[in-house]
Amino acid sequence: MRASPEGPSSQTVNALLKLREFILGGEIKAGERMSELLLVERLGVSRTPVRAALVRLEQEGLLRALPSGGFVVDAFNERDIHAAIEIRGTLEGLAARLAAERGVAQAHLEDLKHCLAGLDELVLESGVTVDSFSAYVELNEQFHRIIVDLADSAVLSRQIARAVSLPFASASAFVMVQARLPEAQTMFTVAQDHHRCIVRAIEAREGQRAEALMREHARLARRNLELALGNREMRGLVPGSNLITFLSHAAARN
Amino acid sequence: MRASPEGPSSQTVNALLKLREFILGGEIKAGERMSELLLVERLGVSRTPVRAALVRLEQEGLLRALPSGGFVVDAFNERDIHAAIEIRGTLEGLAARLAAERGVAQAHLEDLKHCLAGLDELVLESGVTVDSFSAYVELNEQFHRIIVDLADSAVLSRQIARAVSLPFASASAFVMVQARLPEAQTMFTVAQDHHRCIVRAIEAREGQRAEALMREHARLARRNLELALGNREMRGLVPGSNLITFLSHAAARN
DNA sequence: AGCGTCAGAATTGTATACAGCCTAGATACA
DNA sequence: TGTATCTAGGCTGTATACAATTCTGACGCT
Repeated sequence: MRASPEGPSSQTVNALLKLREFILGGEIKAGERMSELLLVERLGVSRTPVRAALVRLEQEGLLRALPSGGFVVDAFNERDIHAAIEIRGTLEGLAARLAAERGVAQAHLEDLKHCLAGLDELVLESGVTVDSFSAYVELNEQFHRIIVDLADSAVLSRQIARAVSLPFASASAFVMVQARLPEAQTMFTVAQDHHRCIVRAIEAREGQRAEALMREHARLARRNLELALGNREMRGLVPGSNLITFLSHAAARN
Repeated sequence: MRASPEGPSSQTVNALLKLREFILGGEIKAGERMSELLLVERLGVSRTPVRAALVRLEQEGLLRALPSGGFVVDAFNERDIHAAIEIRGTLEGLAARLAAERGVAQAHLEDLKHCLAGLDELVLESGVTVDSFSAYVELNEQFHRIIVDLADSAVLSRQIARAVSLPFASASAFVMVQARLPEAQTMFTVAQDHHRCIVRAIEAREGQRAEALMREHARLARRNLELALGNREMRGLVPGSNLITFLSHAAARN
């Protein structure tokens, strides 16, 4: 009873994907309790895979376990997003530093430069348009993935994977916002210069510099967030915005 | 059928504790597969709580999920320990910086200073003896816990909790080793000076300094590790040493 | 001798029944 | 009218039976 003709192979994965979609799509709101029996009805699978998926979503940080049992959808505020961004920048910075200090094989460096060239073409030549948007996201995530891989540490990879599992913490979380800002071209240009300098720093084994650049690079996300908070429409472009209680912008300091 | 008169309230927690003990105690070796039915026999609970415990242990990093299903006990090497220590230092450093930059309430600062005074008494006056050993570990962990709390971020707290869930990554992982080194008194003195300076930096809102100190503080663990690798006996004092494949010391460079 | 294929066994994934706990609602009392 | 207690319903924790897959080993073929 495991495999279906098409679609996810296991019921647990099936439930996990659907539940994540429900939560991120706003069908299940923040603070709401995840009743297992209700989810069984909505998902069409039994309680066992539902429970497995709930545990996984808790570890992702989307759910919070109640002391009395069961789970509720977790809520986040602006400070949580700041923290998540800083955590990502800090850990990716650590990865970049370790890669630089340890030195990386030429072949791996070529992969990174190839990725960089692809981004160059998009950002500098054609510009990031609506069409090339998903291509940018793809390349950007690939770039960050390679950096993490270059650190060559399973322990660190796992930690970073967990850090970016929050929807608004990933490297491309605010790209959608960034593209619609008046400063879009500037932001993309600066981000790409970060990329370029990070590669150079790693190649030159300048660990401290690679780390600092990676941190500053992550803070672009924070700037995008703050620029987005002005427009009410732009908030909807932030991944997982359903889970976020936006404070009034003036009051949200630090 | 939930609560027993004494002992852990749930079978899942029960299984979790016992399994962790088995793995860390070496009753189940690294690389070994965790057969659910076997564990059912050894633990005296049914498969459901066993499975729940296995998933949790995977998230802790002690187990690794096989693509074909099931789990094996994960193995670590010296580089993994280095990475885990750097991750802890980096994240605790972030916590210290955030606390410093944001500023902390006087009451919370008092808790920290109280903890510091307790450590002072142990380290400077009486010295860390076998008797006062567990008291030191207790206070040391309390100190680190307070720093994390001062950052006042649930997202960061969770991330750090995950980072220190690996047995050899916690703040007190190498204290047992440290106490038996010839340089013991020096190490404890330096560590305590780190503590003191970190408190001052946070109080003075010197974020950068607090962060750098916290990182350097974590690196004491690495020095302890390297000092311990000489003696074969001392290796046994490293928590989770069963999971670690010690390379020959000369070959183990970064 | 080596490799591919096929059956059996072991193991995990899934569904479901049962038992105990938490909570909300109602009722009785002050 | 407010509060405390009790009761019923729903919910989660646990156990277990069943289904499907993966792995192991042997057999047969080339």
